[in-house]
Amino acid sequence: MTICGQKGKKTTEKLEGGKCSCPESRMERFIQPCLLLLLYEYPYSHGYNLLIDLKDFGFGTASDPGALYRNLRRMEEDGLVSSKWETGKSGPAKRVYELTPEGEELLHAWVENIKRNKKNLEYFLRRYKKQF
Amino acid sequence: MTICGQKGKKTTEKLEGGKCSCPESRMERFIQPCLLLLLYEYPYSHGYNLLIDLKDFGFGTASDPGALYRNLRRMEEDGLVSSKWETGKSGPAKRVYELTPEGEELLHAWVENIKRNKKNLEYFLRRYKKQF
DNA sequence: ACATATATATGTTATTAACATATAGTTCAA
DNA sequence: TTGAACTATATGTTAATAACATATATATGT
Repeated sequence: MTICGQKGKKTTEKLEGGKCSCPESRMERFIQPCLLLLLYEYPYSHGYNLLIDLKDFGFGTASDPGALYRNLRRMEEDGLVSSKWETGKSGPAKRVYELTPEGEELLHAWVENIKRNKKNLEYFLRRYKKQF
Repeated sequence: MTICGQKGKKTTEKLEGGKCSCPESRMERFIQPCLLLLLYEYPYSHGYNLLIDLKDFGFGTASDPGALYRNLRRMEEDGLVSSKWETGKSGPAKRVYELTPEGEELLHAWVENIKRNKKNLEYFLRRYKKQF
């Protein structure tokens, strides 16, 4: 999709404070396997915690709550997770999420795709190193 | 974007011939650094050859000529490559492409991003391995 | 003569991250 | 006491582009 903080600009114009000009792209829909894995590791996590944990996977200090909650909803619609409101606690209402068997299955399938992608990136870097 | 051959379907419905159900996603806009590297390695390549060479990077047997030519046009608009029609040859008219200094510069910038992505995928796989 | 390969290209659609904005309950600092 | 910050959840809108579809033209092979 668009590049972080660079919407509507040419690739070569996308500079800010002398920072790296390359697109801040990541593997498409990488948020989904990350959420699946996080929910495997920590069942009954709630959204805000998942938002924080996503930083471990490179989602950056400005993880987007819109993307997170929309993905969680879609994953629930697809039967990959289930959720319920946590009761009896003080503070803002919390919704906790749990992986389903289908979600666990998809996690394993994602891993195969991630392995392929890793290989492709490694191959790219090998060819690049041959030149520079 | 959408998943290869699975437009308009839920993730969990996206099965075909018992194949892997996971999304065939790749790093966003990965075609660009691949084209930049290919043009560094082989200056004056033409589109159709680049289409074939992209398979090395995981773009699959059905690399999309639409995506290729559109990306080449945008890269030329952005000053990353330049092109001219090859003359004096028989057969369909060929357009050959050449990297510009700006394009080479962006190639190096892309490499940093690709390294970060590789690290994130590796981190994900390490955490996954801890569980399974 | 027709199919396939070699070449280039545009139109359209689906998807979703980025960006924007909103509400609400608590805690903490001034 | 008040306001900011943190903790929580969520929807609306836009930009970008890969996927999908389709097209034209020149050669070669059967």
